[in-house]
Amino acid sequence: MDNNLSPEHFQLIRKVLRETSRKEQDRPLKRKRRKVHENSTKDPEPKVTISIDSSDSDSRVEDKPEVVDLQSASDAGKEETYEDEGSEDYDDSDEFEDVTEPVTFDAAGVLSVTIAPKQETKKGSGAKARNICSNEERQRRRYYHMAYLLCLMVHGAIVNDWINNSKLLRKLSKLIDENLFNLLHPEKDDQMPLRSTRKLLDGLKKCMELWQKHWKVKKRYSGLEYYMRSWQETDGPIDLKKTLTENEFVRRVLKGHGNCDLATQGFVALLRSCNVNARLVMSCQPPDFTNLKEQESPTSRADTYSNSFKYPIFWCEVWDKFTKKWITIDPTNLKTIEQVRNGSKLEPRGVSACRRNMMRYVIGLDRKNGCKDITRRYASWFNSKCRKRRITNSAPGSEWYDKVICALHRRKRTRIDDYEEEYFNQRDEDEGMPDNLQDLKNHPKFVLEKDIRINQVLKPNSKECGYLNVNHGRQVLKVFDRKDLIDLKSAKQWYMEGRILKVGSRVRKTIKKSKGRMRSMTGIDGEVEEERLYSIDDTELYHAPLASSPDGKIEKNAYGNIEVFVPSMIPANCCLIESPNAIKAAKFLEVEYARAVCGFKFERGNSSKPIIGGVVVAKWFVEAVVSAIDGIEYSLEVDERQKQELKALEDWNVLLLKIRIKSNLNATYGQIQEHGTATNKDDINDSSADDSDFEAPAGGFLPVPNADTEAAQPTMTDSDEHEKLEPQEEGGFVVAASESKLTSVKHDRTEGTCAAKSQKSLDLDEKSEADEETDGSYEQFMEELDFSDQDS
DNA sequence: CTGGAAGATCTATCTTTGTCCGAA
DNA sequence: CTTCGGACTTTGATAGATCTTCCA
Repeated sequence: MDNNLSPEHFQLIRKVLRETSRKEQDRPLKRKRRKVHENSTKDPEPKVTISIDSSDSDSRVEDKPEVVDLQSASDAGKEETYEDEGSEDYDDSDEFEDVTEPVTFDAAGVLSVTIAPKQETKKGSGAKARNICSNEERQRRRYYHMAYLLCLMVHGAIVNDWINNSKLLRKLSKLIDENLFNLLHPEKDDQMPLRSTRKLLDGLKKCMELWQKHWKVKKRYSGLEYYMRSWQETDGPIDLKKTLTENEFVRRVLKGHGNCDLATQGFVALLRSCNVNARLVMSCQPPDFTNLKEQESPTSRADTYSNSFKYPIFWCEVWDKFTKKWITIDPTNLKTIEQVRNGSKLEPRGVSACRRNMMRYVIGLDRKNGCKDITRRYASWFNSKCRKRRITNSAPGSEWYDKVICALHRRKRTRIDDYEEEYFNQRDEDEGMPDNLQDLKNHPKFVLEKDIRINQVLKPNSKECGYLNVNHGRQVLKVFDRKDLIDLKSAKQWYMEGRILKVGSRVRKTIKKSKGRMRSMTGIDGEVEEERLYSIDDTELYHAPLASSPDGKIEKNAYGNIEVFVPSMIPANCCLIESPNAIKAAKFLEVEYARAVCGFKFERGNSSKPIIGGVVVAKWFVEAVVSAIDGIEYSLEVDERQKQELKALEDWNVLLLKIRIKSNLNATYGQIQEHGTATNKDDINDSSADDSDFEAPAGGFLPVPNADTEAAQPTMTDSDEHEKLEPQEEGGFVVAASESKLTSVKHDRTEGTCAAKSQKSLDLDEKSEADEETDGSYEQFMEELDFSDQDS
């Protein structure tokens, strides 16, 4: 009954939470001018929540808490086993420490997360406000987007699992009569394969009609459901009254009650019930992280219901084995069947429709629990427009998304995947060149001549692959294929990657580069240096000179180090040992070694420091050095333990010393406390036998070698100090004060002014030595004794 | 309504081997 | 005396991204 989501899902959620919590702290705003948030004076603790609910909850968006709610499939007894990559999240793991927000699982397997509200920001003094959120908010939105997307995808996978419910499929299969079944499974027509496809399409159409009769759409949507929310709408709390369970899902599908989404999911179940390879397709609509507006403009709220929900979130795909293509069916919303070639009817068009339904992540969930991103099929301008709005627009985001897809994809690769991939590649080819400047910026396939970077150059003889008219046809810009671009680097930059120039390599480009800053700051600025750039083809892998054979001497640079920026820079017969103690170990063994510079640290002015990542030693010394490191680490550990023991003994010493001094005083001058009198005067006299060992003028402590004293002492606590104690027979306590001092104190005591003066005379450093039995020969600390508590 | 030009503003990148002084 | 380690100080130019405003 466990909800076995991959840990990285939760890490992500924690990250979002952490990001939000970080916002609560006060921090300087980077942007000076910001728009005041109108709602800043409302509820001091509004909750922010993502609601992913499988039921058609009637929650309205406004004024609801923000909660992530994942209804797991666990209540149906099905195990959700998502693959765990085991690898680290793309972000540093320490990012996830000290998470304080509540992330709780209740017994029913519902994960609920409460995200603290984002901080409202004050308006700057500037008269003109920029409607852009801060950088922190930008990051928060990114994480929020990811968490939201993750929840949606997991939700899709769970619903897809429900669709495979055997009871549901058994009952639905009765709706399909034999004729219809045969239509859905046509014979292969060798002469005219299209005829088979035709039959299949007919069958699907009939299924759709049948389903429309079966299904009574009670209401379309009561809230925003799975449609995209604006950032303002994610602030408000969302009430989650109902959560759908698998049983409830099955019941509703069989009854034919529910909204469009449920109807489509039911339709997929219907097709699967007669063994059609049908996919549930879901277009995930997390809030748009590329929308950086602090506030939505008021006009954008004026979207009509029909426009907002015109295009579906869920639809269906059926595999046509004759044409080797997926057929798209939207049985409830647009009620269409299509074979997507260059554009789909399901792709939202128009500004108002895109406000609530921005096609970015379309995932296909098949009957074998496969999960694929099939956005390519439906987005006609995937490379130029859609790509920019996806979290995959950055490398870490892309990595994360791949991991999520991979975790949800729980089947082996099939031929169908190959065909689909081929189709997607073809679509990429066919997409063509964008017809405006904006879409050509950062386009994965095309590049404008003016957008070629300073360290890039076109391949020789490469021709432009198209033209772009700008300025109403008054100007024509050349467009090149990105494949024809070559990245260039200077010799030094190549060296940092472990590559050196080949003999006879030629300069591809020469750029002007202002000289180092340090020099320009001293006054000789304006000097420019030429930087020669080379392509990767003009370089080869750097092979460091080998260590000399018997003694293992390694060639070092002017600073006595060896540069190991990449692993390939280690000499072939050497090894890099990455340990902070490696240098010590190599020194100790007196073998040849070189400190390895793995990079540089830039901070504080213009200074940079090399980062020593360990030592490089010849391979035949590695074993010795590693064991020496082990030894060093072990001895460090021992030292650490000894230090702890010493500290403990010292603490005991202080305690005992205080006790003994007190009892000695009590014995010598009588009990001060009202409840007793001094005893054991004889013992005290005995204990002063060893005072010759001490130089301290006023007293000291000699640890007791006898075992029974050690047994007796550890039960004491500070509170015991005020009790009358038995001085130890062999105790090492010595009042090392001179006789005269003691007598003078005694004298005072007899006159009845005990406390103040006697303390003064004893308010001296006490020295004691360690017991040989406990551990080694170390010097005891000097401790100033404080007797003030004995005044009482 | 869309897209381009120009300007404003912000962010990311590139940089690529210190010195002084006190404690141990 | 040497050695070790922490404090010191808080760069700065520039390319590129992304926003706004205005206009066609």
